[in-house]
Amino acid sequence: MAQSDTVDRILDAAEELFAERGFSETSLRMITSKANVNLAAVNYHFGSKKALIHAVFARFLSPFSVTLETAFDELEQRCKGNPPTLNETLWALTESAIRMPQRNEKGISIFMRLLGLAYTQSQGHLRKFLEQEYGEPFGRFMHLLKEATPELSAVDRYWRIQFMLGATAFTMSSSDALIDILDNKLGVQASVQEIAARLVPFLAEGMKAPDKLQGPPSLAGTTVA
Amino acid sequence: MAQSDTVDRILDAAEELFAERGFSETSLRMITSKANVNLAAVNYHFGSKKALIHAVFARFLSPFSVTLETAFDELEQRCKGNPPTLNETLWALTESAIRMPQRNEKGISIFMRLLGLAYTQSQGHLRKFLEQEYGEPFGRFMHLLKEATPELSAVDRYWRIQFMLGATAFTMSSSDALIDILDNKLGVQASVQEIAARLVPFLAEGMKAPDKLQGPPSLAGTTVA
DNA sequence: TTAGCGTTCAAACGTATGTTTCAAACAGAC
DNA sequence: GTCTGTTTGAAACATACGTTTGAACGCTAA
Repeated sequence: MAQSDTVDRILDAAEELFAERGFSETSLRMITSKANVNLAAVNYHFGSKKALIHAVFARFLSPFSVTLETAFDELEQRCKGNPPTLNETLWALTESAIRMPQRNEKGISIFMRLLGLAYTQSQGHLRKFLEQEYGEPFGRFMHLLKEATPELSAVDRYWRIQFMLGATAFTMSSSDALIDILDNKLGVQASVQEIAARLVPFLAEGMKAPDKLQGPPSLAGTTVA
Repeated sequence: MAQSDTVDRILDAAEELFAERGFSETSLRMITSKANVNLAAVNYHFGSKKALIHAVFARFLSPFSVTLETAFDELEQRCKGNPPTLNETLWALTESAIRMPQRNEKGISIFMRLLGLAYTQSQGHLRKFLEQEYGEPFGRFMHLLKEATPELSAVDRYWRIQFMLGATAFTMSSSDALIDILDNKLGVQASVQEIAARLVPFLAEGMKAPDKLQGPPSLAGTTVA
């Protein structure tokens, strides 16, 4: 009881602080005082700050990757033979993320924000850790995307996947702030689930855009090589 | 000669280091030793590290906002009366960014990467600074977008603009790395200009996606409220 | 009871940070 | 050539960081 309580309190506090301030901007002292825990506890239980960051990610990424693999299994099984469509693939991922058992109501947005930070904050050790631990489900998602968009050239698909990742990581990582702004400006309440529901069609349409480069419309709408 | 040389060397070094490492992760000592300048010079010329960050942004954002206003002026003038189309609006922004006079060949990607960092790293002072100094051209862009997509509800437009910003900021901020990866994987050379040419149609199509929320395809492709 | 073990605690460690100091070097005007 | 305001230089400042230490604590088994 004593142990796991301290460990979890540290993880909870770290997760929240990392999500709202970033890694370098969050000190161990902030974490331990928020968790009502002694400073030395972090190094005792985790070894170092880097290892704590890894533990924070592992705590939600490990169950998520299991959920995701299952979702992909079901998806491939459901449409025996033919590869899943783009919409189905995107939704498999989205649902896995949304339906994850959450520790609290902010769970999903913290989850997303941390993923976004992992991309943008260039913490080399984190990138290595994530690739090593969770490279497989990611590679599988990429493969599904490839089969779902056979009409795209490899180069086009490559860039459009980056665009999708960007739109998702960026929006989700600021989801809380964006939801607040929307409420202030238009008086509309939104949820992470709703953002996802709006994001998927946006991505799918962008993905299926005509496969050619466009020049600026000032050149009479011609297409350029 | 002496003054402006030191100031510019500091700005050059800071710009590059900020872009590749982030703000908190870049110390004044890294900057001054890269710039071959005394440590005290930063506080002497700029006053503080925060002010240096602002100066780095101002140096490329000020000319850019002028270029952008001009581009919007020309655009509105060209199509008297009718509001510019979505493609035209996006291209006006894109061309302004691409055609900016660059200090060196890495200029455009540093520019983009810094903009991305400004969004993701939650440096409160930076956000305030940018809103205060450059809120006007941004607001004008938003207004053009609104007129170019009258069929969208305000809520839909809001979210899709975030998606566009995300795809752009995210991709462009890692453009160098992504170009390298593409070269390694597929042996294809790319440029920032080409990324932009691929990004615009992706964004435009996503923006024009059917204006309704979609449920997961597991629910037989029905649409949900 | 006592010995052992995992855990917590206050305090200190060494290092790196942003910032300040003040003397020396420099420039241009008279 | 000398003076004046500006810019650089080496050093130190105070503070915050991640990490380590060693003593105290609470529990379980002998």
